[in-house]
Order: sequence, then structure tokens, then C-alpha cells
Amino acid sequence: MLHLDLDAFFAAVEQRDKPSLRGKPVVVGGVGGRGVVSTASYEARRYGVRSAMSTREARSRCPHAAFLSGRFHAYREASRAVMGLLRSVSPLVEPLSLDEAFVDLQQADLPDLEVATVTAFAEELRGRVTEATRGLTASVGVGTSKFIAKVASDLDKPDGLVVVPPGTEQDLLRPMHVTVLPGVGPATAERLRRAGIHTVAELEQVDLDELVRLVGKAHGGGLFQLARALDDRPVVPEREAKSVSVEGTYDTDLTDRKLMEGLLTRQAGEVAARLRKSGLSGRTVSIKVRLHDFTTLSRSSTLGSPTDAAGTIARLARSLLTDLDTSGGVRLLGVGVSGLADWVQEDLFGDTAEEEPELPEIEIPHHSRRTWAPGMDVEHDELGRGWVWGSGRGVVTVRFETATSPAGPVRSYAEDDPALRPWTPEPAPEDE
DNA sequence: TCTGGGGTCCTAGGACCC
DNA sequence: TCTGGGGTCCTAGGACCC
Repeated sequence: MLHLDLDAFFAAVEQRDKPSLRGKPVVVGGVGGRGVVSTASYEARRYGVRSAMSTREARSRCPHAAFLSGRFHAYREASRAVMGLLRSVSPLVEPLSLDEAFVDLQQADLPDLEVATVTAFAEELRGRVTEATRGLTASVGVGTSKFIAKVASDLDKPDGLVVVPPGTEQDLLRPMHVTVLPGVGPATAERLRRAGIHTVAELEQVDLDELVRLVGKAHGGGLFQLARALDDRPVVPEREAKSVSVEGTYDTDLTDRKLMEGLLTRQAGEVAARLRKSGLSGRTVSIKVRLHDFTTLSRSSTLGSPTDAAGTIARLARSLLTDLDTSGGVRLLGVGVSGLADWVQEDLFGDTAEEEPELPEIEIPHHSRRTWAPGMDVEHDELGRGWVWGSGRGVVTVRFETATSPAGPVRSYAEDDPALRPWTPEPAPEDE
């Protein structure tokens, strides 16, 4: 089994496409008051900036970093190139996210699976990934299972390769902390710690009954196996989506119920649009509400038949909000649909569904999407392609450079200057 | 103005059914 | 005369992953 992980993926794509950021700290993530870091470049990690850290803290640790809000079209494009390359090597490829995948090497065209053979193959593959992505690097791990491959890819980051020879798995794992096991996060680690279990070696000494008592049935059984390096999970190339959701955290807490209803309505519309785009519909509509104190509530309701209609989802979402006490303020709202079916209910009455959201556009004071997000691609009538360095007080600052034409000028414009437009790539061919 | 967004899976209780 | 035993569906919450 091979596991491939692109190094500091989002930040690396930014450095590739913005030559002035190469070798410099780059932080990609939410740039608002309540944003968190998605990816920090290795230069930023030297200052202690980490994924999932609040952007506020990242700014205080590394004020001179470039803070960018992310360009998912570019990440998707790079990801497609990598996944395509992997699929050319083995039909059994399981993407875990845009930047990670498992590859079943038994289905690849290799003369054998000896360590030397696999090592040479993986090295070549890493090189081809760098070519296919015009310069991104990948860390790769190879082992006798998904679990071991994944642990291995982490051992020599960035730009590394580790092949774990068969038979050496337990020697590798035993000294490691229990959090290397997939499924052991902070809560489980704390339970185990209270039972005096810190390392995989210690976990291995715990019998199954005790483990089930500590962490529950399903989880306990899994950990018992993983602690012994037993993992026969297959590579699953395609999996069906089980839910579709949209959520948002707002820079200031919401208190106005009408505004909340307006936001839920808008989110319902986005969920419906995504359902339709994938030819899906679902029976269960859920909302998620995070209060000012971070307590998180959810409410759901199941319909008799699946829907992808914005109006239906919106009405249900708003009605689910009514029994919640939001008087202390709401920091997050979300709408989701689950219980998905890949078909839509026949319209027995022959009506064409009307899909106008029944609430008028609502003026949303603090939460409107920034038109000029830092890092976004723009195009100027005279100066061509560039990216937004910063914006505010009615002014946008643009650095004119691309991956292939670095060292352009930096200019500032009025936010409503008609010569300046967001740049979006040609829409990708429909294939998903 | 600590704490994103998109997901998956599990648990536990109650309803309901045979 | 006490209170079966599954199974499935639904809801709410929580842990975890990238």
C-alpha cells in the first residue's frame, strides 16, 4: 500500500503561483476575525504556525507572513493532476482529500513488491508528481497496510519517502504515542492517558474487554487491531456522498432572528444547488447552530420523500430554528441534507418546481463576502494577471505576477475600478 | 471578540413493528 | 399479571479526519 501526501499543499500552490512568496512564510485560511489556518508553509511553521490554529494567533506569531484566503480552483486543478497520475499507475486509488491518497500497489504494474522495487517505483512517482504539478513536492509512505503507509508518509516530511519493510511494523509503532492510531484524537487520548496508556506498546498490553470498556465497542475493537499493526482495510476508489452541507461562522454574533432566517435561506439555496449539480436529493434536513459560548446544537427533520428544492429545504431549516433559544447570540449557522438518494421524486402533478427563495435579498451588515479577498486572482485591462495583496478602506492593492511572469509591479486601485476584475479560470470539464 | 468548513462514523434513547 | 426480544428508523450529540 502506498500513501501520498502533498507537502503544505495549499501554501505550496500559492508559492508556486506567486513567485514573490517563495521562501517566505505563507498562511492559507480564514482571514476574517474568526478564521483559522488551513495550511502554513514550512517557513511559517518555523514560527509555530499550525493548521487549525486561529488566524489571530498565527498573525501574532508570524506578523510578516502573507495571509491568503485560498483559491480552491487552483487546488482542485493540482489535485486532479495528481489523482490522474496515480490512477494511471493503479486502478485502485482512494483520495482522502485534495492532497492525499492511498494507492494499492498490488494492482500496479510492478514486477514484484520487494522493498528495493517499491522504493525505486515510489521515488519515480514522487518525481512525476512534481512534474505533473509544476513543482509541488509529495511525501510518500509504503507499507503492508493503509495504516502503516500513512504512518510512514509522515516520518520524513517534507519531500520524503519511507518504505516500511514487512515484518518491522510493530517495532516501528510500539514506541509511538497512541495518537498515531487513526481515530485516536484528543478525547480518546485523554481517556487512555487516565488509564495509564500512552504508547502503542502500552496499548498492546490492554486486553479487548478492557479496551471496549474504555472507549466503546466499535472503537475498542479497531484499536485492539491497530495496536498490533493489524489492518486489512481495502482501498475504496469511489464512495457515495452521504450528506451535503453549508455552514458559516460570522465575524460578530447574530442576534436578529430575521437575519438568521435570511442566512439559512441563502445556505439552503447553496445546498440545493450542489445537490442538483450532483444529481442528488435527500430526505433529512438539518440545521446547525453554534451559540456565542460555542455550545453547538443541531435539529433535523425527515421528509417522506427526498428533495432538492431550495424552497423546501429553506422552509424546513427556518422552522427548525424556531424552537432554539438564540438570545445569547449565534456565531455559526449551517444547513445540511442527508439521507441522500441519487434520484429525484417524480413530479406526479407535472408542475415545474418554482425555486424562488421567498425571502428578499437581505442586507447583511458584517458578513458579506469580501469581493477582494487576499490572494485571489485578478485581471487588469492594461497590466494583465495579478493577485490581491490586500484591500480595505475602498482600496485594493494588486501584485502583478504569475507563476511564469514574476516581478511585475504593485499597484493600488479603487475597489470599484472597472479596469480590475476577479479572474477565474476556464470552467473545468464536467466529470464529477 | 480564542476556537473554519466539509465531511464520516458511532452512541444512545425512544418510537414502532413483528 | 408485571414489564420478551429483536430489528429498523429517527433524533441529538460527540469524536474524529483533512
